[in-house]
Amino acid sequence: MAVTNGRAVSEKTIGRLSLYRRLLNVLRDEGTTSVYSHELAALAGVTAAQVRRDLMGVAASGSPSRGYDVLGLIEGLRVFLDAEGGQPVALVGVGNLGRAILAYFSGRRPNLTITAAFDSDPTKTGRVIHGCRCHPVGDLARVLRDEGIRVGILTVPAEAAQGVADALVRAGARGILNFAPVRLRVPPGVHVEDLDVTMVLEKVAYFARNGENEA
Amino acid sequence: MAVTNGRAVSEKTIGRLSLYRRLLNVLRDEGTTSVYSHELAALAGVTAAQVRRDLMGVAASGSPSRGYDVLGLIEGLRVFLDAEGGQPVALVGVGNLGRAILAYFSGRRPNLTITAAFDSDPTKTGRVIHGCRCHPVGDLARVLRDEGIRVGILTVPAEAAQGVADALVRAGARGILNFAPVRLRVPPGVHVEDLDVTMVLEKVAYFARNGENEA
DNA sequence: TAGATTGTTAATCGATTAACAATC
DNA sequence: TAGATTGTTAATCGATTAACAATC
Repeated sequence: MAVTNGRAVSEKTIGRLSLYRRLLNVLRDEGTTSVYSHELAALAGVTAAQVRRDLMGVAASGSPSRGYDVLGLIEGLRVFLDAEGGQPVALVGVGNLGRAILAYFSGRRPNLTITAAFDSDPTKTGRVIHGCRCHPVGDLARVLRDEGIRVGILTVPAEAAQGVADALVRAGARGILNFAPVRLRVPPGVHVEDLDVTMVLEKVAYFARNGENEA
Repeated sequence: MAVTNGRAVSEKTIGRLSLYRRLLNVLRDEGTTSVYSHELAALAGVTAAQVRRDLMGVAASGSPSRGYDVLGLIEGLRVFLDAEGGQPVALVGVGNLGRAILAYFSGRRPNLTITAAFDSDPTKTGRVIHGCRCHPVGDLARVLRDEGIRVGILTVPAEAAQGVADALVRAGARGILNFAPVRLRVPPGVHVEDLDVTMVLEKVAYFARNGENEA
């Protein structure tokens, strides 16, 4: 649980705010200027009360007659979710998955940019891959310090993950997005988010077979 | 919430069972024959009570003196999590991410195999990519029927996602792992799991900046 | 005004944890 | 036996939803 501006914001709420922003960007591009909580809720697949509650966390407020101002909400979410002046990100492990993520983020998010990639393979280092320079892992500490990077994406094999995570934390990282199928041990204050494709696919396969009881 | 053998199993529990299995495989490979709930809990990053509660769902039981039998637990989890005779999976969208996922699963999981890939680009179809045949999307219904596929992975651009999801559902899919940054609308009984890399990275970046209060 | 929506508190719900008798 | 662990229920905790006065 994080506390911002004296208000507690849960992890799930942050995820939903990120989703609302994307939906609002679509509405803005379509020329929509205002939106009611129940409209945003329908798009996000949540309840209207959930939306209103979540939006209490960001500064922007709505009006009973016109709902929420789309541009105001986008701005409020920007202030809440984005770092001032952008936030650089490092990616370690330029294999199949690493390259796919570099390609995906290349030039897409001006605020959240992968500015440095790392690999142990000398045939990959020294090159620019999908617009991102690839350094040898030995340069991790220096590059993170020089570029002020506090967030790392881990796309290395399971065996290497804990070692790289330790190196990232020593180099000052405070957040790690981990694709390796291992539980990382990190000191308090470092936030780890696991994105384990196999585990999620097993879950989907299970429910595809065993069905679900809708509430 | 799914009900199996008369026992309700939450989505989160399925995810943890999948994690336990991976940890148990490592223990087995190390030659460990039995494990206590608190040992497994430490590896998984959960409480011992949580482990015991989760394991109640699978058939295998433990003994107060020796804990749980590693092989027995792995077998119990196999029966619970895996489909008899394996479960084929389809992947739609052979771009950077799609190829990375094909490479990742290629030959790794005998029980959960991506047996068919689909793309709309004629330069990609008709070929075998990372051991998986790539079909034109027009063949979706036929191939899913012929191969008995009920699970699909969506790695297409956001604009195409809903259309492909509809086609998957019409072709009999009951589970979808969605990488596209949109909320899919599917009929009841179809399980969708969203794996939105941007959203998760935004979350990590947020907590890397704003810190966390450990409970 | 009447009707609908916002902001916010109280009630509900579900999942996690604590507790403990039974067991080895 | 004494000590530790399992299996399981009861208590706790946190997040979601319902409700409603204030507002437009």
